[in-house]
Amino acid sequence: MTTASDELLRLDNQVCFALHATSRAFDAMYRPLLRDLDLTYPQYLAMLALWEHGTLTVKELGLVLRLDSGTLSPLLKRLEAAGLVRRERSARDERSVIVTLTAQGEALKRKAAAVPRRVLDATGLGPQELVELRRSLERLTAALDAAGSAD
Amino acid sequence: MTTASDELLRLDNQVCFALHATSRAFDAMYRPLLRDLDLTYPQYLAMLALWEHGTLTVKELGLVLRLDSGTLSPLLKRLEAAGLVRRERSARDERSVIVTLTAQGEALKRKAAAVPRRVLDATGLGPQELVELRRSLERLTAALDAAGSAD
DNA sequence: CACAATTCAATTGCACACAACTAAGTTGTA
DNA sequence: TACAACTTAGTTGTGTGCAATTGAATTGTG
Repeated sequence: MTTASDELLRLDNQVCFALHATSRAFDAMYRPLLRDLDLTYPQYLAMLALWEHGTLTVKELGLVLRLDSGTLSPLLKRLEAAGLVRRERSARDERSVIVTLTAQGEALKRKAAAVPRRVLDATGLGPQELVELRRSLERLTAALDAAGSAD
Repeated sequence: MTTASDELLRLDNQVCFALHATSRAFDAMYRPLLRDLDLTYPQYLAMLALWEHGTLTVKELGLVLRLDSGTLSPLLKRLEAAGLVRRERSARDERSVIVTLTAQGEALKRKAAAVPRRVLDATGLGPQELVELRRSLERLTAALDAAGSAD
């Protein structure tokens, strides 16, 4: 027989799996659009953060993107090699590395402006649905963070 | 000034980013729970599929998990090395590889039964919210797939 | 001032995830 | 039957993502 508990467990697995699958489907949607910009999706997220905030340290970028230096260091080196950002030690605190957009990196913003519209269309969702989805995801992330830090 | 279009674009980026972040937060929630089972999260998903469906070819498993052989082949080799599954060529169609649970893999199901409950608690969401979230994600994935295949 | 604790970035090792390709087997068709 | 087209797994190369560690710089405390 099927108990209510079984149903919850099945549901949990379905949600986990759906989240995993959707995240990858989103990546896949972006990939061809970002090929024109020669950016991967995580690189695009880093550029978005820099376009919005101007200049950030690696630490700050890690807080915004929720990524650690193990992920960011090589990613930023690739962006630097592509001529989009500069990395330099802070004079005020030699531990920190400041990431700045180059003129080329700044210029890429114009080319990238066309991307979100096309992705938005691809989702097939209206503004209200998107707002709700975002809220669900943020609430979920916050709950998971809280449960994780409570260990 | 801020146009309605700007708002949509910002929202798009927020949704993408939230999805990315939530997916990783979910992984992080699972990681310590799965350490007891010596499974990574994708390996756990593969085991879930096998526990549910019994025996699957690599192809079928790829359809269920939405993963290709480039991801599955090494993953399944690790599960085989851990003694959880057997891989053997199909006699009926030598192209196919059939993945079967070993007794040890079947036995792990009992130990894994405790995992979803704890994750479910960590999400802090009720059954109804979970159902809604899952529906949103599935609709989103379907829309992204449709847009992708229409290229 | 001295020195332990902390902070920050980078590196190493491991495991996905996907693109592009290869190799082997099967199917369809002239 | 021959042989082209297709299917299925596997391999290689690149790029995340995270754990654990390292090394350098800063901060806090006696």
